[in-house]
Amino acid sequence: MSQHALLLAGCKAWRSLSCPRSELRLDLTLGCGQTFRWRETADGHWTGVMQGKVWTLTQTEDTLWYYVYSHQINTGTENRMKQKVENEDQLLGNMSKRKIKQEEVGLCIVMSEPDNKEEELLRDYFQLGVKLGDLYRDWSTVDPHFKHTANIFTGVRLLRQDPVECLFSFICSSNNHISRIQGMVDRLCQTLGTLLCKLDDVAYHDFPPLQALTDPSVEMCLRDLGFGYRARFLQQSSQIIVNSHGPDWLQSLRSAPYRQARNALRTLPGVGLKVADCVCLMSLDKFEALPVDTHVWQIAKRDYSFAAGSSQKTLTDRVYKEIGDFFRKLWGPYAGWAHSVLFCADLKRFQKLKEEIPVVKDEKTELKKKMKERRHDTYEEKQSKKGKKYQRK
DNA sequence: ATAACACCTGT
DNA sequence: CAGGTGTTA
Repeated sequence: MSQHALLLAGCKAWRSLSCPRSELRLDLTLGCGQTFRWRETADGHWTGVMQGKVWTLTQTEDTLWYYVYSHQINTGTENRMKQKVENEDQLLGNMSKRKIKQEEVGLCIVMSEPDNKEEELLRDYFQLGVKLGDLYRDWSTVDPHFKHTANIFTGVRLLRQDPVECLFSFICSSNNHISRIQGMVDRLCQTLGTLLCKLDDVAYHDFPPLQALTDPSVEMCLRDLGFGYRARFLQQSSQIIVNSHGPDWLQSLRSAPYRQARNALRTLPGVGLKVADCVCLMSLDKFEALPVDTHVWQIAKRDYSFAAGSSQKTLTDRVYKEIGDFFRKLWGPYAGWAHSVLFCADLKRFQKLKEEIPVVKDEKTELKKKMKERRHDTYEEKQSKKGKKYQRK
């Protein structure tokens, strides 16, 4: 019997909240590279760590189901390796039909007490207060290309992630692709994070606290784990935050204006424009932040006839700014959210979703024509038109 | 201010 | 050659 919870297995400990698939698609939202902590552990079932708890999530047409595993709180740092070994022993014991005791560390047996706090955590994490359907409708009226891809890629929403996890994960992202970043973040948590529980031989660790990364020995440790030159960035950045700003500094940037927060992040080693924008958008509530990488650059050129800087070989700061401004003008204050939809739709792993509805050549050229005609028709202008309507009453 | 180049590692 | 940053012309 699987230790990972399965909805179809009829376990009563599942809880749910109302949430249509049009507002949230777990596969797209958790697999598009904004978080590196979730895995599809069974068909449509996603297991990961959030807010110091291990969760399994799945969904039906109008419902989001969640299961929270209980675990022993374990704050010690020095005994972790020892515990890890003990846990392996326990698991072996488990497999040889030894009776599992509830108090054994690292095994998930008892459900936590039901309460609505966990639902609140989920609502906050998925930002369910943001009405994605309304946003899709707005973006579709100003952007025919968005409208086209939005038909297939519904429910792509931004997570409200922990700023520490977000920052240190994205420092790892330079010159890198999603699957390798996942592996690196995995090893980081496994080595320096608290063990929360173990399911089917898979260990789930919390993301390490800032204080676990500040020691100078961390750099060599991470180099051994295959972090390369990024190892120093992680150690240095954590040290600067703790020593010069204070442990709550990152969190406090949530109440700072976008540009101010981004500039603050940029002072950290390993944090350039792109990483800073990722952290702003994905953990600091800055929804106009729009991370531009070579991939987004390709999208701008291919789907929006974006010409500026096309002679450049690399993505310069100038082109970075222009692409961001272009999309912010087109999509408005939630431009970062719209960007993530197109980014997701362009990932190789999701290309098969498009196969059902092949785009004929005529339709493609038709779309481009529309784009050119409406080049001036931006989000802002659309909003002001709406305003006029209201004024007339 | 703007644009190449080294940096780690995997593919 | 990569979903990038820091350094240096």
